[in-house]
Amino acid sequence: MAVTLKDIAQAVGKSVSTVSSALNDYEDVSQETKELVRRVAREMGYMPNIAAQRLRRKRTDTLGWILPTFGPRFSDPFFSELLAGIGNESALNGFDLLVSTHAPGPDEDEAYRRMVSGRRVDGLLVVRTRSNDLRIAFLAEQGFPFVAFGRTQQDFDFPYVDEDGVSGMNLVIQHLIDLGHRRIAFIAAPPDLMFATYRLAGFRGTMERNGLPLDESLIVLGDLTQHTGHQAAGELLDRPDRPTAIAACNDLMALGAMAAAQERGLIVGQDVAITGFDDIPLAQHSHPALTTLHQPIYRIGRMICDMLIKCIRGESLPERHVLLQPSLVVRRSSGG
Amino acid sequence: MAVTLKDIAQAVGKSVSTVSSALNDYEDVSQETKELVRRVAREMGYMPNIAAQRLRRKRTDTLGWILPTFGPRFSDPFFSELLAGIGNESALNGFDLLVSTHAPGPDEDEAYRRMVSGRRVDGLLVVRTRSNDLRIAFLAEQGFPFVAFGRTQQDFDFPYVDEDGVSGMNLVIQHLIDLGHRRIAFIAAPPDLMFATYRLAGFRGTMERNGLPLDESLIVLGDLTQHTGHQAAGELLDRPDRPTAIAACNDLMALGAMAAAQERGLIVGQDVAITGFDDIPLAQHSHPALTTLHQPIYRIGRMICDMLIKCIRGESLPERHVLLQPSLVVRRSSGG
DNA sequence: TTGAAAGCGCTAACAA
DNA sequence: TTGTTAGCGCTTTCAA
Repeated sequence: MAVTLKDIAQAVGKSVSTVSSALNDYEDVSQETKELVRRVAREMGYMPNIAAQRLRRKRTDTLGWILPTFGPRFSDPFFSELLAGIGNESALNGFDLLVSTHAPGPDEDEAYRRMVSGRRVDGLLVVRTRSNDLRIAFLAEQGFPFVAFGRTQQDFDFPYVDEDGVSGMNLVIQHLIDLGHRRIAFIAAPPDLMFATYRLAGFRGTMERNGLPLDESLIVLGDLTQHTGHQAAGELLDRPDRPTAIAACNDLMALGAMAAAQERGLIVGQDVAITGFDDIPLAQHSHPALTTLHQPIYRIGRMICDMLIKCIRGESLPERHVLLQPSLVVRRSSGG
Repeated sequence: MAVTLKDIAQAVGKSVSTVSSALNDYEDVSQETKELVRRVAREMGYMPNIAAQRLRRKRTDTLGWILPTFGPRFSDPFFSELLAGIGNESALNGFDLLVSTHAPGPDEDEAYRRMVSGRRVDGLLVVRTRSNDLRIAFLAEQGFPFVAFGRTQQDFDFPYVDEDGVSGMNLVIQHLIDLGHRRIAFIAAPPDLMFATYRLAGFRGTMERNGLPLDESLIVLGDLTQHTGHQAAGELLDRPDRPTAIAACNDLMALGAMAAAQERGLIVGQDVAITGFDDIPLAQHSHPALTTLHQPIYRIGRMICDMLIKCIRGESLPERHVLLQPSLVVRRSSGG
């Protein structure tokens, strides 16, 4: 059916290995032969059988990414933007991208094992790191190439890119304090997620540094969706001693919180300040536009992908640990 | 390094072919041997080398999906939900999912050619169909298995799932008319996209059936992002003879349109009605909540994936063409 | 019920 | 500069 090296060899009257060498642009083939082979290959519509290449070369030229999905209505603009970055960068380097979806949980490592032991991919991308991350422990133990978006609290070394959630949250909380807010609520995220921990720490630290009392009941837990942001803000705003500002751990929850405030007749940015984190495209086009911390999501996707490819190729990384500083984007929702 | 069939064969004192047959649960191996082989395989941590399997079996057990991404800030909640459906369904059937990103355009078919000719995948998923869709023409011509989300205007047959955009848009426009609206604007999407054409046709048809004049200047083109929804609605609302209702071709643009109205001090659902299409999770948590047409996005992902796997396996499809009826979800943004 | 042998399409060491 | 040979790990006749 499909054209193979053998067919080309026959057509040009050379051996299979010569054809292979010519196509791989090896030194020890005459320029003439190379050109002839390449021309004929193109004419015949040759495409290498990648299964055969993989078997022989013992590499797949494929990257793996296991997306942590939470239930069927998983719909996070953050991830689609990250995917765009990862997809483009891997394509640029001739790598395929194998994506698999899996809810976080105990049988999650099954998915990782499958990727690693089946030699389906040459390396893995890990996102949403957790303080004690079994996926990372597994990969490190196996000596399998991977790059993480996020740090952990395990005490071994691995390559990662992360944003500085502490200083990011510091910027936005300080911004609120400078605007005169004293009672600031925080919509937190599951504490096993590292970035949630950092952002919460940033909140606590900034409050403390400014000598502001920390009312623990003003820290409410969400799950990163607009739904829980909506709920959490509703509860906060229905209290008699309601906060004057609400900082959410991410944009999606902040957007939900804005809706909750508006349903109660409050003017966001005036009666109550609301802030997010991530700067997804929607943040700019909500009403009022959302004050948040900008993360170069697309660029992060490209970075972790690029680092992983370098690891796989055995090249050394210029920076094994990258910590990005999020920048504060002040819009109307904070009243600033 | 890794455990192979040969290692197991050695360990149990049988031949490689017997071990292979045992592991594949063939008839002609004794029960004893099967159990022995399986136990030892598990103990040794055997995982088949899929490159070798693929080379031999001449199939990849992999599905491909080329995501149409538009620029770096590609961030569409619709796609992440679709991905969740596709990912889960393919995993359930033992298929891997190869994802690649590519902007729509002339060199897009390169990406399709790569997937097909390199035999990287057994079948492809095509989304965002266009009226004259070269990707579909190519795949059909190659006789390569694929399932589309959306129809085309080409006159050959292929399996697809689609939503009935005409009747969907009909529902929501009729809803607006029933509320008393006469000057209804429409934020359209690029007309080469089939779904955009259907939705626009639904708008035109409903207006006409109700004997309402169609002011062509009230039809503005967007690109499906909240950004252009924002812009388009801004222009519409700044006109002296501004519309009393704006129907957007999708939710993201509707969300942008709502922000534009609110920036102008208008109360959405009262001073101006705004509607969307898709019912992404954000639609429910915007303020006011968005009147829109519900599509079972996750389920659509599972359906097209399931259909594709059936095609690959040579099973016949119970329904080769599925047309889903979107349901109207009336929320506050339409004032209904 | 089992095993020997062939070969999927490719690469790479080595010989010519 | 080119060709011969071997073999990656697996499946699948076919013969024993």
